[in-house]
Amino acid sequence: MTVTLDFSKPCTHGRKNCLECDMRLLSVCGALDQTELGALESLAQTSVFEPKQTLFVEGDPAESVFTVTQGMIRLYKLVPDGRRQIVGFALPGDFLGLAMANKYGFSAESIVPTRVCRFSRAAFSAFVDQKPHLLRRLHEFATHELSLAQDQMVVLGRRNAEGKLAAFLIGLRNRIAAIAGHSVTIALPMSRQDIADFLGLTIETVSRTLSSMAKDKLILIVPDGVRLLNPKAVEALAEA
Amino acid sequence: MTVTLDFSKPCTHGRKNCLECDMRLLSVCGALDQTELGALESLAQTSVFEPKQTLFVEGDPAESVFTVTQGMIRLYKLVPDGRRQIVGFALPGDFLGLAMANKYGFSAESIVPTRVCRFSRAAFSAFVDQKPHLLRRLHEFATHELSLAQDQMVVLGRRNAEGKLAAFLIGLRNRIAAIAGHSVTIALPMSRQDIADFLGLTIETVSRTLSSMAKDKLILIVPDGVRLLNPKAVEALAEA
DNA sequence: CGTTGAGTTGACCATCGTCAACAGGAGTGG
DNA sequence: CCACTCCTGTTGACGATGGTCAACTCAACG
Repeated sequence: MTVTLDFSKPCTHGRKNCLECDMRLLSVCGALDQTELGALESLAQTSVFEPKQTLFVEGDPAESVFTVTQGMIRLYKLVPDGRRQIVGFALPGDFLGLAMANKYGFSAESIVPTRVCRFSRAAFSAFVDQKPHLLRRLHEFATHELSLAQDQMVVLGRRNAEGKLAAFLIGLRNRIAAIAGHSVTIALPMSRQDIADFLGLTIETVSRTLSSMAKDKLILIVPDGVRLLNPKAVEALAEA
Repeated sequence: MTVTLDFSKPCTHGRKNCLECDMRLLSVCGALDQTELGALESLAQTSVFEPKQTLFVEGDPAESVFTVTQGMIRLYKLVPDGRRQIVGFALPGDFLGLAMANKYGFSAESIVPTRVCRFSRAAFSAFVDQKPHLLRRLHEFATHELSLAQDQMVVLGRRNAEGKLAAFLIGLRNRIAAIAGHSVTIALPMSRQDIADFLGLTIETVSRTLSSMAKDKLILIVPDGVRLLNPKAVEALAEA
């Protein structure tokens, strides 16, 4: 695993090359052989986004679907009163548009410099119709997302602030580890407001709780992230 | 739509007959033609459950998958300290085992007399491998579930007790309406504890909030359910 | 060097959880 | 038939967790 995740690195507009793509085996593309990959590549268009750019908005006609190859994206829903619930963070390897529905079910904004492979939904859908093993892969991704969503329901419904933060940190660490290998330092390119809107808290409670965990020597707060000083203890908090 | 939902009615052990099944078009079976339906029927085994029986437990080897044809099932996860988060209520037409993973991701218990079609996961998986349109249907069900889960994240993370109850009532009403047509009376066969564990509240808060909504003439509390006295107002609460 | 935005910390308060008492219905047994 | 228990649900009193409002620091940026 030579892949590294650097959320601060700007994206290069390099020509797409699916065969050499670092994320291929992690993404839905991993289901395809070399010939199929070539066919899919001809449908793909690389897009890069600066931080805080909108990929799409909830309710908009879903013209494109995406595979993330670099960066991080916040996926969120807004309540009429303006409050926001982040339903997930998309990392490299993740697929946006699993439902292939007519409208997007949430909004998506880049958090850091981000690169995606964009496909026309119609073309991608037609491609999938001819590749049952790709559909199976999409289904696996969808059920994995569903499982993560159900885990997050437990976090939102049955954990206090400290448990929420611990579960968030350990969950993010594990996802990053699956991409780039293990580390005790967890990059947090998203804002405190993003974390709060993911965990059903306020920015102040996130800040206070992280400070409290730092005071207890569980974590060390570093620029754009935290270091786990006592990983076992944080894991225990995340489980309990 | 002649289907009626009666959650108190005991289940008859009638021989399965997929062609005449009321739930066929609502369930994943709706993707199949008559010949395929016959093949699937030969894999199916009808099971009935009394209230409060366990279908399967989180973490158990997933030997079976299910289509619900009658009744209601609570799907839940337990946290080590014994607290419970209900991640969904399965109604007729719903499919359990979408992930077709080795282990169940949550536990399932019947709430009322319940009937399901049970399939061996291995046999069902092999059947799906030969029917891409059935896989597509399963994928649609999975992404629909994912969408419901994301809606529930908003409810859990960003709504107060009254908003949670309103969203729960309207969401359940809409699901029942899709099966059996519209009604202003919403059957609530699950206990207050179930509702609390679904909404991230306590039983007392559920009871108090329903009482308060009744005092405001929004709803009328009836045995095993509520009647919407002011549906528009409750819908507004559910949205806002 | 002033402005802006993110983050932290403190004081106070409201919502919801906890603990407790009570009501009503179902089931059981004398 | 009545007494008893058990279970679910309701209601009240109180308290804790986390939200609100506000002040402050600090880094980035013009």
